[in-house]
Amino acid sequence: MNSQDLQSNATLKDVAAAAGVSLATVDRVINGRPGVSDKTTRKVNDAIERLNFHPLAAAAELARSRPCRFAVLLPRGDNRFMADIADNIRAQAAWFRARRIAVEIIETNVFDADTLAAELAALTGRFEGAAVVALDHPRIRAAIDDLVESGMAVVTLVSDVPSSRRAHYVGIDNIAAGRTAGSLIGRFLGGRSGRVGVVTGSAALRDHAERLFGFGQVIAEEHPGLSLLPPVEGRDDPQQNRALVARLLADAPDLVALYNTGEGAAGIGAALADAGAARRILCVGHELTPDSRRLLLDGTFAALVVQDPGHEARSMARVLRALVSGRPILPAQEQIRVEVILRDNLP
Amino acid sequence: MNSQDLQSNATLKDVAAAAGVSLATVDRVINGRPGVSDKTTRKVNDAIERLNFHPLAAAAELARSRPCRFAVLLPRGDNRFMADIADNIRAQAAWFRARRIAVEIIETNVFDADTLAAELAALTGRFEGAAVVALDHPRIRAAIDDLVESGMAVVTLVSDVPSSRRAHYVGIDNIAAGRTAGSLIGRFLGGRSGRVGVVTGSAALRDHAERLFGFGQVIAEEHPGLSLLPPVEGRDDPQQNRALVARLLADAPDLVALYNTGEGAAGIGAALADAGAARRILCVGHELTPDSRRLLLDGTFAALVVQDPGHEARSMARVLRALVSGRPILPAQEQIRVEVILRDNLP
DNA sequence: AATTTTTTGAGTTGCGCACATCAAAATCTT
DNA sequence: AAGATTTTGATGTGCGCAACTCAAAAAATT
Repeated sequence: MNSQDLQSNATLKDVAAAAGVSLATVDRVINGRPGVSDKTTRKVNDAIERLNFHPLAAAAELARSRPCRFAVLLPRGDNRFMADIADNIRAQAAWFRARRIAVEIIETNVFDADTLAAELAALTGRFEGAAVVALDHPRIRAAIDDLVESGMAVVTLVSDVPSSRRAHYVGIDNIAAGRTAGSLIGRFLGGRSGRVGVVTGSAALRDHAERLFGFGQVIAEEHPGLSLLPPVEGRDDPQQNRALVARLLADAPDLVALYNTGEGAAGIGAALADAGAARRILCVGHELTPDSRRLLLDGTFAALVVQDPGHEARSMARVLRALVSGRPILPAQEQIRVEVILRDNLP
Repeated sequence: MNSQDLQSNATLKDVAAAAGVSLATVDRVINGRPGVSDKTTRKVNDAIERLNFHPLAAAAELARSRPCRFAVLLPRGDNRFMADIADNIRAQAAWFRARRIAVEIIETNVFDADTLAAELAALTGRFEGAAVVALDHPRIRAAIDDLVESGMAVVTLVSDVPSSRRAHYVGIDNIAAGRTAGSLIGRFLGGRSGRVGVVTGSAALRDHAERLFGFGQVIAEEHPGLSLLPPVEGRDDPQQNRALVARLLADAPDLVALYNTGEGAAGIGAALADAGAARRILCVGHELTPDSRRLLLDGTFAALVVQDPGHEARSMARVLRALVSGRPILPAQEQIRVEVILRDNLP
């Protein structure tokens, strides 16, 4: 029937009184400060349990009030998804300000390891936490480890560097995302056979590479009638994608589907329209942008596999804050899901 | 390059000094208390703007500290999805306690309008807010309106009562969910034609009815080769579903797909297995439960259209709290998404 | 028994705001 | 000009905890 009416609302003072000790001693026990005998510690913990004491979040926060300066390193350029993340961060400005969190968005050339490593090194001392969209590269790994060593809370964003000592990864499982795209294409084709073209941003990006891997897995395992053409790299640029897809269409007459691991959907849509092949070639891509939304609505793309940039922006802030103030993270809340968007469940 | 380094950290006192007025006056302006001339109000607002002042959330919360007793009315019974919501609420117990939020979960017979209306009426005075999984029925609407009238913050959960004066609906767009299921079935069938069976919990539930509506829309509009059999009602009970599906399979030899608008997937799986028709008949259902997860993994179900009960539990709490303390709601964060789960992106 | 070390008490201060109250000043009425 | 009214100031209290200091008491050591 009920759930937790035992709403005690006991305060530290009550605990001190119940344990027969002073406030200072309770404080020592709770915050793990030294100089309390085992016996007294037990007495205090008993009282805490008995009174069902839990520190009031607002009061603790007010009293502690550590500085929270966070840096967010995003790729420079006209990547729409990254711009969405930045926008979502800015949209939370009020939330940040009310908690005295200062977020600085730093745009940089993420693709160049030296530049990124230097940018990371420059954060030391200026920030308590950092979120990085990072290349998976030994130099970057080292730079991240240095930051962690210096006491900074570091999380990776969107694309992970699993071998580093980053405290957390805010993003989706990209292998699962690739697999999902593969299953959608395979099942939407309903057993038809033919060739599948793959357009990717860059094989050097871990997230793209992982998607490709997952995609290939599913096609090979579950849809033997389909064969993958070698991936073409368009650097997420619509112009390049357009040219690449035009060539694909010309070279492979039995092309039945296209998978785009990254951005630049507009280029693909344009090439298909040019060839009069839109809606005949099944297309699946990633991320919701104005372009991909349009192409989903007009039927050029059958589905999009996406991650929620708003959720990622919020999750990043929550995780960094928890790390800085030494509080627990709720894993369920911070898991970013691989979402499938059809025309019908477009948010 | 940057974003908001203008981290002012100005306090109320600073604003008072800058505006050349007293703390009391600033307080009157900020909290909309009466008795301040237009001229002074302007001076204060100017100072606030100039100093980029924003009240510190923790301090405001600590000082305000209103009681927050919330009731959550869930259907009694062995509905797994509702149990998930309850579990997610309990899992947040620590979060609630730290904010002095007392949540009482009340299980009741949601299907009986009189019982539910009485239960709702009984909340008056005992709670500051309530979340209700409600039947869309005139008596319920009236009961909700009475609660709102009495000053309680009321939100609907999972199934909406749009005509009522509830402040917010925490749940998905069920028409979109039904459409999504329809599109998945239509596209996965890849142009094949035949009959589609529909198993529903109860036509009296608004969420089920809306899903059915959306589903029918898409099939009729976009997949003319498919025709819907009349929906059968199994009350979300696996046993009943098993019997109903067994009969469907016997009666309609050209059955190509099954859509389950509610729970009881296990019964459908069992009937299909009995008939040796699993994986031959395309199945799509809703909500992720241990049963549906198993059936998704073994291929009996091709996809699930779900809503995240954890997100809903958290959203409910955030929304009610914001309503009670008169703070703004972030719509983007509170929108519950219609998610598609395949075997590959199972969380 | 004298000394050192460990443990505990008592208290203060500050965090930034909400919400009072009462009196003083300014403005408006008649 | 006297009174009524509106506007502002001054001041305080409380919210619950963190993080200190300094001294006193208890326990362990020599």
